Amino acid sequence: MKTIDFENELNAEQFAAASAGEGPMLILAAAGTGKTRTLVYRVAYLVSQGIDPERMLLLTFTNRAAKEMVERANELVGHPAGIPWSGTFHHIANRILRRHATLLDYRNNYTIMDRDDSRKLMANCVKELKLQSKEFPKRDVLLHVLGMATNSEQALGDAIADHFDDHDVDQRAVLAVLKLYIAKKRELDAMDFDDMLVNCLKLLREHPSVRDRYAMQFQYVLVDEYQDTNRIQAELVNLLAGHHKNLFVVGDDFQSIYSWRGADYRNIIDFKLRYPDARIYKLETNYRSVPEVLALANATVGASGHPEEFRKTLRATREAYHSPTVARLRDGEHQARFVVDRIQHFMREGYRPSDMVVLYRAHFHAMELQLALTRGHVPHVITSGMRFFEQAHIKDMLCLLRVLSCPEDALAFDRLLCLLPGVGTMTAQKLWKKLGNRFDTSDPEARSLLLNSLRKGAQPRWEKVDPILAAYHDEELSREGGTIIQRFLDAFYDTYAVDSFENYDSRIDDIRELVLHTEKFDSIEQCLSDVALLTNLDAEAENLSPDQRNAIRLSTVHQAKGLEWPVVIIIWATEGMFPSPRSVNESDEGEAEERRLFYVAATRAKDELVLCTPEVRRMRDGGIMYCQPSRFIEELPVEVTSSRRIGFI
DNA sequence: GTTTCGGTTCTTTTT
DNA sequence: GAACCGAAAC
Repeated sequence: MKTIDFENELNAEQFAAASAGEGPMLILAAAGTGKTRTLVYRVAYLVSQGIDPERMLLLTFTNRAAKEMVERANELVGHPAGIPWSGTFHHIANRILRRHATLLDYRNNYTIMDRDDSRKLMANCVKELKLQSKEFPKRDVLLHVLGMATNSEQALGDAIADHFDDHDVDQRAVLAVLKLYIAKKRELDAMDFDDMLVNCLKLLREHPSVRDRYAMQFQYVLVDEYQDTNRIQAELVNLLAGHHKNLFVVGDDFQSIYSWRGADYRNIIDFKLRYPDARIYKLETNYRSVPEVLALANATVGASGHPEEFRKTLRATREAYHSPTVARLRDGEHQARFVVDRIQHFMREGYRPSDMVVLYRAHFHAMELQLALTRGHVPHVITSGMRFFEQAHIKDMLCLLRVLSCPEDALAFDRLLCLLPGVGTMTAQKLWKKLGNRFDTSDPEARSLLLNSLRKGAQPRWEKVDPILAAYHDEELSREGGTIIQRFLDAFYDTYAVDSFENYDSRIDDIRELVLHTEKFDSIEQCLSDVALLTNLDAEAENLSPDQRNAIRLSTVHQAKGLEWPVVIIIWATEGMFPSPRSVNESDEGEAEERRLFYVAATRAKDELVLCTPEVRRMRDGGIMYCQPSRFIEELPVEVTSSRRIGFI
């Protein structure tokens, strides 16, 4: 093992935190102050102290962050130790639950519902109670309310009352729907994302022997991005670190941007209350950005009325450069041309395409720009709104694997059957009942019953699929997810895809990609469980092709969290776009969060920061709408930016 | 009673 | 693009 000169390789603030002894610790790390570095060195420090990596728990926001952290720590330590217990909250919760789910009356191979599954199920509930009407809240709203209740441990009725306030909504009907949804989920033996956390917490609370086992095991618990944890997650952390109490949490309350998902930056503020002996370390020395970018960031914090004691003032270490630019543009079209022009300008100055990013509040803000970049032959990658594993064709493949590995998976059965012509949800549900609420693909009788029950038009198509089901059991393909998918594609899906998708080619490419991905796993179960928790970012980061690696990145601000680029261009920094009107309408808290989002966006920049504010929005009905620059620009002191009105290019 | 298809409307942020 | 709704087609 390498010896590391911790004191020399870190600054004083970072060193103090990384080498601290035992007990609860809160690291308040402002943007670009080496937060990840500190965490990595902390891990390395613990390893150098002889702590067994098996006895550490490293919770991060994304799988990518966990991976990066472990890789960097390994490099530092000089041998591949790995931290076996590292990953997202959902990952860890899932891992614990898979072992003990029966204690909560779930099967150990419970199914994980993704967003799509949840939405379908919710729609069913509304239908079943005959509540569909224009007036009744949409299923996304219903899911949101349920999510808020779950994540903040609020009673359903209260959450409903909070959300609908004095609006004219039948709250009792809403309650009935949500209860039905919960019951159905239970019946399906399925957990959605929130359930995994809630149930893990429940498990630890109600089963002391399980809790003690993990609390004893995890001698050191480290949490990244603590400001984005919700109540459930914070409580999970408390229990898991409950025995040794060596809890090391890192976060920046001013970068809390997930309150709509129940995240509560007060977890940071209240940390000291929960752990009165907690030590607090502040990291304020910024290594990332030029002082002018930091001046803007500090001004944004200054305009916010954020609690004084948690305020961090970013101290610059880099030399003076020049101010961020505010570009006043005519409209979206003009903005797109301007961005292309700026990109070319920066490339002439020596920046590579991968040094640059375009950030925006919502995915659809980037549409015009995508066109312009394509027309101008500027290489670019988009961290798309649609995740790889949520796309229809990928889910179609996965549902076959689900049906094979779990006879009780009604949702997967439904999806698979609906691929057949003339079969819809209704038919699928009837067949499911007829089969006895389970479809055991290893049972030849069940298979032939299904085949014979199908209507004429669907039978010949299913005859192509049936042999694959048989082969799965006969040829013992339970490890060969890729082979199954390949056969399914050849025998059935290829024809289906040609008829259904205009972008047939790229979808087939995706499926090939999926086949490759499945080969990394030992079993289909493991693969499915893993895939359900992966995000597009995690999948994409691994599979970037060389030309994608050398491309401009387009991303939402949320997805850019934790990353940095020499050149950052923010588009649609106008009222009505950023801040998002929906958030601002809701409450003051909404505006505060949008401001934090703006801060996150700005602090991604190392050298160049360009803020674009078009003056006109072209609406889809052909009308035009005048927009003011974003309030987050207007509230800045004049000297912080250099403003320019751009004419036609 | 179901399914499918075509027209219409609206896009927040994610594990 | 995709989700929703209504009406035609099975």
